[in-house]
Amino acid sequence: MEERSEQPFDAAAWHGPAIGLLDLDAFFASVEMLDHPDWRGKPVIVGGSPEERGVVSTASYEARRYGVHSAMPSFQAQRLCPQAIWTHGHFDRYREVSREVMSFLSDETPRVQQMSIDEAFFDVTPGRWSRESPVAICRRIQARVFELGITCSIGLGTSKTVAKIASERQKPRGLTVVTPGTEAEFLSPLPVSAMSGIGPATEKRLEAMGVRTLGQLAKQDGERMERALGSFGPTLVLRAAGLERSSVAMLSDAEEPKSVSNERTFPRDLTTRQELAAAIGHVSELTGRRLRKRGLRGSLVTLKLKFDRQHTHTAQRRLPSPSDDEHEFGPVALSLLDGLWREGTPVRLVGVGLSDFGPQRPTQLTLFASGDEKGADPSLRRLSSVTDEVRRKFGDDALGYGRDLRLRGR
DNA sequence: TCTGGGGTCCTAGGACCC
DNA sequence: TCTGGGGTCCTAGGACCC
Repeated sequence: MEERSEQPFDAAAWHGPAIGLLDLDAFFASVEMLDHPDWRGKPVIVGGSPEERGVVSTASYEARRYGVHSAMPSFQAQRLCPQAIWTHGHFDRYREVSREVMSFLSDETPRVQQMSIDEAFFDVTPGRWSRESPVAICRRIQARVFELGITCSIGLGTSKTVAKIASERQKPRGLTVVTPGTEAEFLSPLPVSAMSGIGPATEKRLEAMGVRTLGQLAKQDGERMERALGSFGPTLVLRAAGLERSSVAMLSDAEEPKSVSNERTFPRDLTTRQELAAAIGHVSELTGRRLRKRGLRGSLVTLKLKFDRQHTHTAQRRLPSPSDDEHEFGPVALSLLDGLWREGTPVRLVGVGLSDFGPQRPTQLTLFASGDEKGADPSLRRLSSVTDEVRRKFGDDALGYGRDLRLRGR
């Protein structure tokens, strides 16, 4: 079942779909070590600093030996591994390396479904695009990634669920193959939390029903699960049994985003209206920039405030017409403040998002606004694109509205 | 010193319409 | 005089993923 030996795998012996999941090992940290040769072999942590209430995004394997892991609060990571090298990360560079890796997958099959910057499913079912053994294809992909100076782990099986779980069995640089017919044997002893889609809340509910392993979940009655867990319940049962048949999407049908947002946690809580207004203005500007970069205009504005670990509230308001300009949607976000916040309550996080993009209109080049447009002052709209342009040329820190300077950390 | 930021999807209650 | 039930949309919150 789990392949560890070097036995070659004959394509003819593979029955059914062959789906792989590639996962780049400690991706952000690995790219940093590639770009900073003197960091190799040392504990490297990518994430927010302890002073700014950050968390660990990625820890190198050297740092993991000290107990540091993703999502750990940075102050805790620093205590466990004081000698670690810290960096906030270089996302453009990660995207560049990611694109290259994804191109290796596209060289093998047209069916590549990217799940995140460091993860993708790919379909290498024998006979569909090549007669080669799926295992040989996975080895070739791993070798090409290695040539870039980083490593990846791959899980291979007859379904996405199996491939995903398999990819996590041997890291880093693992290739875990679950051969057709051995799915149940592979899945059944694993805890339900091993399956993507089952988080802490669902795990607890299943536990209360006496369901702890995927083998037990696979035997559950679909209707009982639907009553207990909602519409997702029956799907979970199928997936736990290794019977899921969802296919890998084509590279071309990349989906349109449904929302665009920015949020910031501040080094210290905000308590005054003035501070909150400045924060909403700043975060709105970040969201506006991202919208314009992607050519999206949204109609629904969401303001999000986080008061403490447990308490987050959101409020929404619809714009008269879709917008990508913070001078239009920023004041609307600010207008939602009073519904969520009482003067004096400390706020640790402020977020502003836009959604409901609908069918995007072609970029209008006309000087005359059409009748239904009660947009912002045209001079403000021009200001937004001018500042975007300055940032493209001189970098993100070149400009800032005066009222935001106080909140711009570091 | 005390858990980030970017998303997606689902659910439940209320409003509204027929 | 009184009011069912289904569909749809909106809103807020929660679970989950990387």
